[in-house]
Amino acid sequence: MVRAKAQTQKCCTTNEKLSLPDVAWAEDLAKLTWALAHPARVRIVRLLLSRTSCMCGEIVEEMPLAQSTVSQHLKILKQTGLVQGEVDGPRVCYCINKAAMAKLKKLIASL
Amino acid sequence: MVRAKAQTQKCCTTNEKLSLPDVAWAEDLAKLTWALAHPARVRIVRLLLSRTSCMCGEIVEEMPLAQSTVSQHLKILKQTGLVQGEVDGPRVCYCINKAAMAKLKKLIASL
DNA sequence: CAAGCGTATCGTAGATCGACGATATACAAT
DNA sequence: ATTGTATATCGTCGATCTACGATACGCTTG
Repeated sequence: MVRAKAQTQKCCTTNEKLSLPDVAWAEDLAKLTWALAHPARVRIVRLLLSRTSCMCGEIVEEMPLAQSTVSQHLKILKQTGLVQGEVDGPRVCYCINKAAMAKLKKLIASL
Repeated sequence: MVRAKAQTQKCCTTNEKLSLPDVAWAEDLAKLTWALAHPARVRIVRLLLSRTSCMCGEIVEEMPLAQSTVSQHLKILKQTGLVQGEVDGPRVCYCINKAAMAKLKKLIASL
């Protein structure tokens, strides 16, 4: 997602430009917003928020997508930290990571 | 971005599932978050927020990207409505669309 | 009109996304 | 041990993203 390939063009030629914290901040926010940048993932997050927790199978039933596709979206949500999943016997129980959600909200609100 | 291809799997088999407003809501939010789903676009938005307005050339100078690439990112931001650009003689002056930003913040806050 | 500047668009190439079916894995129950 | 259920991963395919240079467009100035 982030290439960060070294460019020929100079950057930071003056103090006002591109302070490194800003770059990191931007990457942070971009990562979180990217997690929500697909309707299916937004819907999964909403579903989890409405239930405090949810079996994977229930999510699949709610979505007009194949099980493998839902699993992929869940993987992305886990990678970004917005969602946590814990194994419960043969099933997996997913829930929102409230800290990550709070971080997203904070970053957006401070825009 | 959204394919919405008809699936073989049934949806909305019960009342609780996938109410259409929710789907539209999810697509709305996904579209807005997708606009911010790249660090370069986050930085452009931050830059514009810090200045009330900005010439395109200034943006290009701040970013370690080619002019054409920045122009593409600006096009995406314009498409989603987060940013507006108006021609000012030979230049283009970009600014944040406050209404769209407010909508994004509201949607995220109401998650 | 010509030249120059600022911006947008085109064309292209490589990487990633998003979807699926098929298959592997992990656990529970028989 | 075998079977069945729930979930994750693999492999693949087409579409889209992201980057660039080259070029086209629009406006201003000489």
